[in-house]
Amino acid sequence: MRTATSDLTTRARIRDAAVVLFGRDGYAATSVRAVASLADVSPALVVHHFASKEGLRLACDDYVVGEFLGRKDDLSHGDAASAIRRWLADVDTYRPLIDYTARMLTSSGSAGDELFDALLEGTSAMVDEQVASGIMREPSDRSATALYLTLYGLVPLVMHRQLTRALGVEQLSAAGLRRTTVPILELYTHGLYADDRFLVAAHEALARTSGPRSDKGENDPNQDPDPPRGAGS
Amino acid sequence: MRTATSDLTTRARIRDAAVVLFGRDGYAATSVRAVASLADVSPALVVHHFASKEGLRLACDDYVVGEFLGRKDDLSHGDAASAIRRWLADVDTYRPLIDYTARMLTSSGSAGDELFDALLEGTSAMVDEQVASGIMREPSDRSATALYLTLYGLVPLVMHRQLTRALGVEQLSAAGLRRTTVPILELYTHGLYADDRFLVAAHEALARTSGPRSDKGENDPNQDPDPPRGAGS
DNA sequence: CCCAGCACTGAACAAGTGTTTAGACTATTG
DNA sequence: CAATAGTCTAAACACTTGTTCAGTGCTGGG
Repeated sequence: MRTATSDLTTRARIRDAAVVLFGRDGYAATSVRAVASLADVSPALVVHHFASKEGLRLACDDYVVGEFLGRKDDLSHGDAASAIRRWLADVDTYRPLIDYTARMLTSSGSAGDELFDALLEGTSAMVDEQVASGIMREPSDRSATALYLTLYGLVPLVMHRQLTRALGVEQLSAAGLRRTTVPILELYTHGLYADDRFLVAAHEALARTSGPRSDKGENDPNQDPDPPRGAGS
Repeated sequence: MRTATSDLTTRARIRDAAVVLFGRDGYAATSVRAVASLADVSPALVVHHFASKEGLRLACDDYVVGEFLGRKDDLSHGDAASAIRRWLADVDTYRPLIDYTARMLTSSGSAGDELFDALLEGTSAMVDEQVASGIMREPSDRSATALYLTLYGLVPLVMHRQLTRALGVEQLSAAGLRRTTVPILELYTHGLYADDRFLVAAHEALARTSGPRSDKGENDPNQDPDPPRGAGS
């Protein structure tokens, strides 16, 4: 079952196998025996190297976060951009890392939290920078804006399945990028709406009261299955 | 361990317990025994009612999708909006459904796919409608735009943990909504960027070649840990 | 009354779980 | 060479898993 990566330390091979299976099937659904067999190794050796299944998970977390944030020595997290570029450059190779990261970000656990915080910090810095240089308009709430930019940026990782299903092709393929780049940039450049009405209505509704008294539908830009606009209640 | 919902069918009580645990801990990490004990019932009764653990999962899927899309009889999926509003109205009550739905959407499985397709269809209809009525500008690619709107709309469900962690409060609380509504509407109203440069660059890059030859950074609006802009390779 | 049908349970099953133990093999070091 | 250390395995451990089975109690219909 071993892949082309047999020139690695046994320990690394086990870790890589675990990343693949944890990422693909989830932690709970993956047995130590399955990891061992994928790494061409006995189950006992897995625990010999990682003490326990949980230890293996921690090692995987550290490894994946390290890969994502650019291997520590590069102290600035700014390099995460290059990691993502590397990853998206050939999805097939990095899919295990992508899947694993997506799982980290959506499930509870300190590793996912740390990763997200690092990404958020990076996005915040970028917002500050782009606002300062005049590329970006000054948002009314920089940190909230940075937060949503980070979240939206992670959508292709976290909702990868639905995205490629709806697109019909891998979003990260040439065809997928050609299809998605412009629409997203349009949103980020001009917005969606033709006028200010929703924004004005929201401002008014929020000014009128400090409570959650705003579900008259005025600041709800659509009657649609999207929770995001957050106008309910 | 039973909650206030003891006036339900035993079968329904078991299903509800399963939704709670599957949603909170995941399917694989939840044992039939745990479900049984939360429902105050013997493990054997669970399989008596649902044939198997997998059968229980299917029943939960059907139930949650039904709740989300508004209980079938209401054939139009348009009612999903009201379901979400109901859910977000008091998070504490509906958190199990929220968590379960988030898991459905991010993991593989036909139920999540069907749900997503229904939501996407609803969003598409809304886009058409709003464009027709002049509320929304005509996007260059309606279906891609609808797709991303749907995905972004689901972020509060799927990335609930990181969102509320970064916000410091429940996003769905009064304080959370006050914090997030305006920034999001700003994005959807004016966009983020002060000018067209990125959009123009992307158009040029895509026109210049049909291949993925565009990672010069020109159409990459930021140097930041966000994969979405999809400029890599 | 009786009995068929139903909801329900305790106990057990085989299979799979994470983990331990004892030991084999190899290489390095004195 | 002998000893030590490290990598690795087969076998077993105690336990949990999903599921089955035999049987109990109850309820409604003849």
